[in-house]
Amino acid sequence: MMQESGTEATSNGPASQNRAASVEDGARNARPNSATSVDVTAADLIHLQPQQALQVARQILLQQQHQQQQQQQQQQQQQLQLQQGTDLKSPKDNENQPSLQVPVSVAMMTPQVITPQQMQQILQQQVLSPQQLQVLLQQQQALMLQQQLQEFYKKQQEQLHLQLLQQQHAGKQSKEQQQQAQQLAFQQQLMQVQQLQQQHLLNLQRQGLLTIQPGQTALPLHSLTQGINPAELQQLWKEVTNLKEENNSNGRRGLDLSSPQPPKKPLLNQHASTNGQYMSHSLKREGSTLDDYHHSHHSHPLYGHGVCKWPGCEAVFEDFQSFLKHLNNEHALDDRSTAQCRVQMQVVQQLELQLAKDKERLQAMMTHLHVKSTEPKPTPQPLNLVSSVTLSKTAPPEASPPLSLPQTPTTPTAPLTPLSQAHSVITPNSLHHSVGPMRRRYSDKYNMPISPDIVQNKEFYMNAEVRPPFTYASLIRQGILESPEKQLTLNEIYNWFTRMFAYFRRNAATWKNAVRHNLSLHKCFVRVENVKGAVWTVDELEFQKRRPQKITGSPALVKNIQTSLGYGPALSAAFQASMAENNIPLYTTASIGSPTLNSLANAIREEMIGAMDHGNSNGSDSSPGRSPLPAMHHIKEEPLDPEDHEGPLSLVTTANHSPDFDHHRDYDDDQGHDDML
DNA sequence: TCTTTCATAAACACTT
DNA sequence: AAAGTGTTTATGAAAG
Repeated sequence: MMQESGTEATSNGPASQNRAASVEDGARNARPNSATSVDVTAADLIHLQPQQALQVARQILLQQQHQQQQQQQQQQQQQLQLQQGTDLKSPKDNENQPSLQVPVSVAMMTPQVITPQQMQQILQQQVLSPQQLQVLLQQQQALMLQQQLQEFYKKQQEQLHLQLLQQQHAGKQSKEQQQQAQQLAFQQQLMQVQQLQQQHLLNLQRQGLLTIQPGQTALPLHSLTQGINPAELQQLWKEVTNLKEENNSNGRRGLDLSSPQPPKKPLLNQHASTNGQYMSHSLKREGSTLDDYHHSHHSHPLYGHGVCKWPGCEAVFEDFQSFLKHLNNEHALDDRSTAQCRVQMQVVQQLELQLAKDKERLQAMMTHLHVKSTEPKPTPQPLNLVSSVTLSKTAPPEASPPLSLPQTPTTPTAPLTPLSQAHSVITPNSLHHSVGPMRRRYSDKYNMPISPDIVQNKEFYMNAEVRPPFTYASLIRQGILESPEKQLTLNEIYNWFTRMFAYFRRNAATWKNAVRHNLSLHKCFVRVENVKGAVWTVDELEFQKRRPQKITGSPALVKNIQTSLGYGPALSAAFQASMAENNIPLYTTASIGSPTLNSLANAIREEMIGAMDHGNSNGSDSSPGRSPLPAMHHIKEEPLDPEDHEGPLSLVTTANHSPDFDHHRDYDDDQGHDDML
């Protein structure tokens, strides 16, 4: 029935463009994050001299570092380096970030530790060279350590006072006893501090998972970080530093080591401890030094089975001590280590972001459903793999077989979720085979422009030749709604299709015909004469009319989902699994994003949706057919005009987009995609 | 089984 | 005249 051969020829033009455009979400991701920033604009940053910032920070630190002579030495050296070298990194990243603050200024004002934000900014802008960063980090750490210690002491004193008072009250203890008590308390506190430091160290070390060869720090980093924004980095920093700040501010008695959050807290001391150089003498005295700690605990993250786990190291050690020595000698604070840490931070950040996005999406979906839908039906069914984990409770999806994603050979990671996004309710039916024609319609009653995070799915479809599970009508609508003016010319619609879906980069004649057919056939698409020709708009009323399916579902279902599901465990589990799976892919395919993750997330969504569908069977109109997909939600993002901008760009990017690209290229390509996946 | 919805193909008209 | 744009008809599949 379908002769594709002919079509391909005709279709060429558009396809190519798309592919170029296809990728890239990285850029977008960056934008959003910028939120953290504060007042200063990128321009301001640019004006500032990186060195200034460093110096300021350094000075502050120095003032407080009297006690740490060893550190000073290092710092001095570093300082020299900094001063001499003008940094390498230009603030190019600023472009993406709307507003930034200048850390320097802040730092100057407050003679204290640089705030997390400031640090973040610095990181973000990459104004500083790795060396500079190192210095900064060191300084900060030292500072924080000091602060912590001071706080400790204060606390301790306070406690002692209290004790004394109490004792006096009792009137039985002698001064000596009191002193002893004090000493004890002090010691305890010290130990706590040490432990904290250890934790910090551990965390830090843990972060250095990626291996980077000394000489190539810059490149690798770059590659790794492609998909990561500075903003993300900032966040990471923030998180790390925040903890610490909390400790400081709270001054809670002793930074309790007990708290199970080791990773986040103190970054600072980690270095110190690891390197051993920073350790304050006082601490050491105690006897319980890091080493001891390690010995007793054996839990050094960088040491396992007698092997140094530092990225790329793998040195073997008979005992922990030698390992520590090695750690301090070989993995001391230097450019490489710093770079590795940075990379790891970015990686972590990226993962966290991903998780956050999906959580957000889920939240939005649930919220949306909750509001709109009303009867969800809880049908408990087995979900797919993911589901089992995640949704288990609630959602009863439709169950498809074990989720597996798509079994499609071609697309390993099939997104199951295409629909997810749509805030509009999704109506997915089953999605099991993504590829096939499944038609699911979403009931979008509301035409909201899609949800935000569809991005992920978007990426998936942009790169995988998987047919989106939405109908042409839905897709067209989506494309139109995504445009700034909510109207597109036919050609723009074509471009949108090719840009957003790898699948439509082939057989152009076929799907273009379908698009035209749909535009003409459905009343919801209104043709408007325009200056440059005619544009197509969407008549939402009509659109909704056609598919009345709303989720009639049971609110209950939704509710259940919300509550029980709450994505907590489920998501995390899924993510973990996915992460484990993709390790590599994740990093390697920056542009693509992590399919697995997406797929997982998608799967989850799907399930939810599926469940709903089932539950609401009534609502949706699912119809038969095979459709390309129902809603397009996912696409949304910023794409707007295919032609004009493509926001994203991919590496390949197309920048081009002349209106005509159709002519030139086509997409034939299968190949391109194959590669990706 | 009938109906609906959608995909696909294709003919045809009109415009650029 | 060719290509693009729109419209319309036909056919088949899937699903309710």
